[in-house]
Amino acid sequence: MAVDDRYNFHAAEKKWRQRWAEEGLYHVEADPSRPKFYCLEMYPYPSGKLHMGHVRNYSIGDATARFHRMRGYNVLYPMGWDSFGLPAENAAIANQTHPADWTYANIAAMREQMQRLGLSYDWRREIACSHPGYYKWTQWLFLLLYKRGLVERKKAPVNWCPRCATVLANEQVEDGACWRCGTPVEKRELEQWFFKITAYADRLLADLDLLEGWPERVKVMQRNWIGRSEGMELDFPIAGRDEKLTVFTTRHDTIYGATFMVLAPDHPLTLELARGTAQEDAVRAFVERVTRLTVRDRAEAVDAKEGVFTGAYAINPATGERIPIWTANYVLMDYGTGAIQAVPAHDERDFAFARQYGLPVRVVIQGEGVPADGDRLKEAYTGPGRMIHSGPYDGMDSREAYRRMAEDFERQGIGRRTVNYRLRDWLISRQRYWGAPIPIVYCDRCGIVPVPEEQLPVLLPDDVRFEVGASPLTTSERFVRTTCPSCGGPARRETDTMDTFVDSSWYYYRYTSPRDEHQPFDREKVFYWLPVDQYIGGIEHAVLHLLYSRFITKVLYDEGLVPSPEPFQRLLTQGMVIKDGAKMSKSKGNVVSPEDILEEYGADATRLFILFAAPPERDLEWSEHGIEGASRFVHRVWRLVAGCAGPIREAAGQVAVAREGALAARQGAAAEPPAAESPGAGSLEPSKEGWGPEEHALWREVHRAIARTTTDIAERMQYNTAVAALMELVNAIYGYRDRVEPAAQRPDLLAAALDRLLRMLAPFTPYLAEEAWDLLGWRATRGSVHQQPWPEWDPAVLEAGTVEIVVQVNGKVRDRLQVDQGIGEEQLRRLALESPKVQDWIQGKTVARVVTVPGRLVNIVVK
RNA sequence: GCCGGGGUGUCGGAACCGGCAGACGAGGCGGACUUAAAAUCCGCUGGGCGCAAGCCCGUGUGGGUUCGAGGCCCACCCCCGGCACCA
Repeated sequence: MAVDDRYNFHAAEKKWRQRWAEEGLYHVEADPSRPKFYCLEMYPYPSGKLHMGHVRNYSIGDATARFHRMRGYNVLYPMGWDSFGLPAENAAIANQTHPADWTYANIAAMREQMQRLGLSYDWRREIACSHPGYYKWTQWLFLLLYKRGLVERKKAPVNWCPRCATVLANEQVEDGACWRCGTPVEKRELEQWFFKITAYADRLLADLDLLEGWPERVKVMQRNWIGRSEGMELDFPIAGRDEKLTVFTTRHDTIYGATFMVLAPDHPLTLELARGTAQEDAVRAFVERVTRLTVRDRAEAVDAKEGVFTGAYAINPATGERIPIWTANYVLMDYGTGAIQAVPAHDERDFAFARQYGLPVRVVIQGEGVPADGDRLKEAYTGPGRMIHSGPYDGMDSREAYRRMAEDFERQGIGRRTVNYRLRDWLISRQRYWGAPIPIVYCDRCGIVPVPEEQLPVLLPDDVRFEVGASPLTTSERFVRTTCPSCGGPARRETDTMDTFVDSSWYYYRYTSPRDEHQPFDREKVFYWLPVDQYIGGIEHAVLHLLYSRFITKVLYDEGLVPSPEPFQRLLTQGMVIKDGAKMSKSKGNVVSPEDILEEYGADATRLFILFAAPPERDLEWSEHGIEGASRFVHRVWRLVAGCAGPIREAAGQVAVAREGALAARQGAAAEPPAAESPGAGSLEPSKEGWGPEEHALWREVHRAIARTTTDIAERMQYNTAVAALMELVNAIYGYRDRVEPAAQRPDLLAAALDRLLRMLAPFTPYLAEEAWDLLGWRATRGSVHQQPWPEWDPAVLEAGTVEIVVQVNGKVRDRLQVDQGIGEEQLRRLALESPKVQDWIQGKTVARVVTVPGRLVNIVVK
């Protein structure tokens, strides 16, 4: 067996990885004279090891970056680390080390794995959000928002994770549990720092329409999350008091049917209203019971609605009636005003509650089949209809009444039109150590004082104690005690750090000038590189990171610091890597380690399999057989190139010698530039002299593969079909070698075919492509395969020769014809009708119609 | 309940704008090479009927539009994901 027969991926990976680094092959600088392409993957948390999801993410990204580079774009393709966060702190507690030690060791290990994968990052631009050089600017960002009035310290019901011993943003609660550790969260009334993302709710919603390159489902999820709803705030005077109870409703047209009101148990007036009434004890007991529940238990308890009468009454401003005020578990404090008008006839929840507690039901909108008598109503009616029991609006269509009543109520001062959002302000303070300290100082004399920009960064101290449950920064006297930047007197530092999602909401700007010590990013560079052209990451950030980043970008845009109101032009949410139908996880024991796979099959086969096995957006089932297939293909390409290398090099030598001879004869024996084309100068063109059908057919296959691969990647990011096209090309070249006598094979044609093949393989299997390119002698003469232009296809080659035309009779295939591509429609129709097979089918029948589709088919309709 | 995505061979998946259903890969079967095995190279591989040429059926179900439907329209079933007493 020849030495060359198997591609030695271990040796090739080692060699090229080093050479590429030495040559700075992937270094990039802003260059306004060239079109840019910013390709970005969501930077990872440095957990210590890559998992298959990472490998998939970066294989897609690297192929995208490499493809665009070859297409002539100046490509920014950087990598960094989301290196703040709780796991490092937990590891510190467990191992009695510093979070930084654990974090930076993990980064080193993961960087090594990424480099092994052959990812073409410009490593000079690497960032980690836990470096003071980075978090200084995260603190700057906080101050910018502060300056713009977008930071607020307020007391509010917030989510508390008892396990992580910190508060969480709304977006970080999944199904009532902490997104990181799965512990059910509790509601607590705490004073915390918020970013006013709700001030941008409308723009975050409206600008979703600008994002044509985003998957529909991500936009829908954001729309749902923002949850805009138009309605009215209505004021209900409280009987016997000088106060009003304000509710939010989208159905002010049903106000005449409001027969009671409901307050959230944690509404500030709930206990207040009950005080001194016979209901006081019952209300107190109820409120205490409900508010003690975890968020999840409370949500579940709501399936059975429960409530108590507060003992107080309000006046329905439309009817003037006294209606009872209740409190119930189905009304939430953190939506609207925490109070509702209950209209049991026209709201399912109110209906269920009213029936359960025997409260009156009054129909005010009559749809088809809806009884006028509320007692006979079987279920709430939420549709439109004719107004009844509604004073001056009786008889009106409810949609008309909806408009009139809004105007009338505003004029009468009963209420006003308003818009409500589900979106809450972004709670950014965390009672944790391993994050960017919030740059705030508390002074007894001056109150809350932001740390001036010149004093940044507020550094994390080293003398803290890591204990389960405690907020570590409070244990560092040196950190807490400070002087007031405003009056110079003694003051205390804020001991909370920022949510790590603040770090990741702006990191893509930092890559453009990662070492800048004077500003978060260089304006000129940001205006050149941004927005990100292609962003790639998991769907789990559909709301979290992607919403926060859009918000922060809009703030920076308003400040004039960045060129666009949206950060990410196109978004690809890649599917999960699963095994045996389930997400890989330790508990299921179905984890496949990238390390082992890289060792056994190499980077090229791993990348190829992952790109080939499924379209990027869909989940990918890991398959042992599948990666073996990819590995087979890698070796198959290698054998093909190795088998052709001899004749190709020999023929090239003759050509070079001949060219040199001709030049020497013309110019004398002067020093010659190498016979090679300059790097990146283009393609090898075969001489078509004396070509037979085999040669023409192969050449057509080459161009067909280029056309398919190019559109699959550029227009659809369908890497699986692009790879399939390359496999077909390889099969075609093997077929040529198999069918044509070795002596008759055309080395220049084979060289031209391999030239295209290797360049197209370069984004997928970078090591193999470079090794094979080098074996053919082209690296010496033309430079790295990764610096070549992407191949072009010639439509003339594709259109030359014959095509197979399908002939149908009444839509069923009855014959196939080989015809010239340029054949006229009239002639094609004649050939089809003359076909003996077709004749058998149309004999004795009348041809009603003949449909011809050029290049594809003829359909003869007979009766 | 609402919203989004999907249902195609034994499996992963192709079929781009309504034009040959099943590309490519995996698995299976067969052949060549080999003392043999592996590796490699070549071929076959949706179902049914037929000696064969070939014919019929076939993209979750039922209907429709069309010369022609996996892709469009209507009704429904199932799977995955998101949101959910949001007033």
